[in-house]
Amino acid sequence: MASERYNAKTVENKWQQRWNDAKLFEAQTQPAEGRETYYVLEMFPYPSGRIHMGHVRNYAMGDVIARYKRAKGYEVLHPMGWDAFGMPAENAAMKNKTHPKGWTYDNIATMRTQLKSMGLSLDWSREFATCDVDYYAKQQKLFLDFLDAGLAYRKNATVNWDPVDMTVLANEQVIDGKGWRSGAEVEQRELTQWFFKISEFSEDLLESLDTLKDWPAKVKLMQANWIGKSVGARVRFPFVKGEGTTATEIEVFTTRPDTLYGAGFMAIAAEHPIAQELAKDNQRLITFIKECRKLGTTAAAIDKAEKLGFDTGLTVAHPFIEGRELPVYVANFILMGYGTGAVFGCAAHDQRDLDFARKYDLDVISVIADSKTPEVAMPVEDIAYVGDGVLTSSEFLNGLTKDSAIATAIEKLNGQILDGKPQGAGETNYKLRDWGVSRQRYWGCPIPVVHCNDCGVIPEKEENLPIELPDDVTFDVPGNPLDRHPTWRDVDCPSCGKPAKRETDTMDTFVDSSWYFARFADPTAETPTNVEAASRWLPVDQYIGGIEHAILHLLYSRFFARAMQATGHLEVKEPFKGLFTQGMVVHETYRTKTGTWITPAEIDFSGEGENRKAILAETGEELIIGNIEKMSKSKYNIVDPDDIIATYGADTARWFVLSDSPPDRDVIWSEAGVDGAHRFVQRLWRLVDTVSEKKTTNGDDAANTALLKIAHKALSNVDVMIPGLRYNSAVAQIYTLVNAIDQAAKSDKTSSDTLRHTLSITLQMIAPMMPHLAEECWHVLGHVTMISASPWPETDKSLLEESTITLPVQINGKKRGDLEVAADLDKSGVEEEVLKLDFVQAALSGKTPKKVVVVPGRIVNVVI
RNA sequence: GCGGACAUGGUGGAAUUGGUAUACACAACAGACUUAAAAUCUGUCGAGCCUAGCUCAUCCGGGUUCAAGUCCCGGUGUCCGCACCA
Repeated sequence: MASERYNAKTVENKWQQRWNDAKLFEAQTQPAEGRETYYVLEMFPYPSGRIHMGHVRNYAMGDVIARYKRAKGYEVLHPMGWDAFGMPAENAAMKNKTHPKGWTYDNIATMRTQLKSMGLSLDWSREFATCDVDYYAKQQKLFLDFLDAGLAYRKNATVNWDPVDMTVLANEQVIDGKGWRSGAEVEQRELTQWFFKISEFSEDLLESLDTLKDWPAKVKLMQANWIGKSVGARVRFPFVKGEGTTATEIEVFTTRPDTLYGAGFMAIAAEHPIAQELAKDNQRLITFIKECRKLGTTAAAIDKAEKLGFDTGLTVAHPFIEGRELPVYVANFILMGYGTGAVFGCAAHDQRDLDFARKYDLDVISVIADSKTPEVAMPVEDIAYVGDGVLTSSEFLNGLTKDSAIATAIEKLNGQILDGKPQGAGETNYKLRDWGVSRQRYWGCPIPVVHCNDCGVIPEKEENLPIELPDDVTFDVPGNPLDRHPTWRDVDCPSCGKPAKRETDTMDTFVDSSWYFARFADPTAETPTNVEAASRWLPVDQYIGGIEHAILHLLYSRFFARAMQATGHLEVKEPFKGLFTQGMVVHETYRTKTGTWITPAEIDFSGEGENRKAILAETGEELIIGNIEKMSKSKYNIVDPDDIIATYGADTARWFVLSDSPPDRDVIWSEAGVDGAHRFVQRLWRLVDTVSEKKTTNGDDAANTALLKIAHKALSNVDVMIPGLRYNSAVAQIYTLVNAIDQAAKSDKTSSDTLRHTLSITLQMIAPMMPHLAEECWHVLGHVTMISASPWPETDKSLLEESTITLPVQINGKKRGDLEVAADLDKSGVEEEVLKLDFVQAALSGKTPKKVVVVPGRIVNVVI
């Protein structure tokens, strides 16, 4: 006899122990011949201190796939590790006088215990942290190989300097001109930095997106926009009036060389070298350039801002029109960072150019005509014409469509020689810029090179790896402690042996997370990867994580796979075959009228809809129910997974986050929802108890078959929904089945064997989501094996087939009744039967129907 | 401003991809059990009406179709991304 209530705590501990003892979830390094492998990975966590509900959801989702695929007979790799380098450890070190290393490993210990309490089917034997010397030693080897292959290089660059964190930020880490972590105003500084040549793969990174069939379209679009390919031409415009500059010409990049005859002016960025040169002795221009800098950098902000220009008084010559001069402006809407930082303005066919031209009274020359009236240019007043058509008023381009005009214009420019070089050429540009990886931080992977006064930058010898971080550092002053650590910093040159200095920059933490998935294939390999093992497991079949990594992490990992392929460390170039971006865990927020945030635990609720009220239990004060937001400490809307697991058990927490919303949408955490999930746990437990106590009965065939049909229908549906990560729908199927078994168990019509059998199938479907409960119930039903080691049940297809089916019958598209017919009855047979129905006869009242639409197995529609 | 996604009961959502709209769950309400509560069980639960049934209803307005939550056109709202990308 099972105990009255299900005790999650004891049961969960027991089965976690048994799974661990049986090494059930350790992937075999050498999978059995012919056995298919499946690699499921959730984005590994940063060890910030404690796990939160977002982690619970993320890892529960991955665990369902892992357990399901294991039951399906796959050799499954489901590892866990720690993205352990990064600034929070140093911030904590400065604040609490702890050491980043101690802080990080303490957090890992805490979070490991928390994750283990969730009962995840992880292969803990492969665990590592990116701050483990062994891991970053291998990363240093990769760096040296990239350096050797020309994929890592140094260049002077203006960098985004975060004055609070005292570090350089990637362009991607600057948000609205502020550091993404510190929020401090970012400054521009000139430094020599290490870069990875991600631009080497721009085209491939873009093109290969098409091969990623199991990625969300949204993520692929975001990456494509980020890479930002544009095809066009580079065109040189020689100065006619060029006083005050040493330059002889302005080079522009354009995607529309076809509209060159519509050119009305030139515009250059405020940071353009020519603008800078002219500003040297022009106070008004200096002021204008300062004004440009003040403008926000976001698209939306600049769009609201007025387009401003500064007439330099200089002019350039039009490449095709003899004697035509174009005035040169410095303009606030031109970006130095893209193309050449200069454009030719074609006001008639670009809205921004038109706005600018109207403001400064510049020429607006329309050169595109409707193909039906090729002589008449489209009139342009306040709206630029950007549609299709044929060129007009453009001499040799007249009558050509856009694409052929572009090609013809480029050909002509190519043939016009200016100072010994063609005046223009076709060019493809990408927005994607190389990845700056240098960070002036301590808690990161040291870059393994040495600076020698005589030899320059010398890669560290491989036999000297790892370059270990020194432990004896302090954080009492801002800046990089490695810079003021003489015994670590001062070394002999690996080349000439003379005194030299170690590189004190460390690598961006995105480097650490760009190849960990490959290391998991064999985390003890002497080389960065065991290529054979990596080839067996990679690409990751299902990768799961937040949408916030849609660009940076995923693009960097895709670059790394290519770079590692080029240096012989990997055989695949796409690291993640399937990608799933899960939603967040959100919660309502509550505030008093004075604005104090209140935790949900202190609140009584009443009413519903618009009348719903939140009352502060202690004082009776009515609270303001705020927005539903991502759980955060500052909003007091956090629910700690430890508390939930202590109160309800891990299974209840897992079941709730999996069942309440589609996995890619946000799930709203609610007490009532968790209670509901927990009630189901108890209900299932009682049902298993009831069924296990049943005396042997035979029931009757019809009832037995009816329940079996429901069970196998549910099974066949769940079998589609789990691999599709449609967990909320799978849960609904399970509820329907449990309801049916519950009803059947209340009478003696269904045999005890059928009840046990269908309940066993139910448990197997539940096992990926609530593994402990399923395991315990499985045991109570008398099974001797572990459910976690049992194969997935086969759907009995014969039970899905029906001899008779019920077809809904519509009259003029509205359902008016049902028709029961043999499943294999043909269309004309169905039509004949339908017309015999009373309500159809009544509706027809003697007339013949205009049409009878029969969709076999689906529906009948009688049109009168 | 540009690009993208979404909109279904009091709530989360389902709908076999054009074929019975609202599955499943939460909340609510009523009843049973109980001295009482909790737990559990049984029912009701889109709106309206002339209630064996009918009408309306998937953000709003049109359209295609025998049939539209689903497709097309035009709006509205919410959310996400953005680097004025020449």
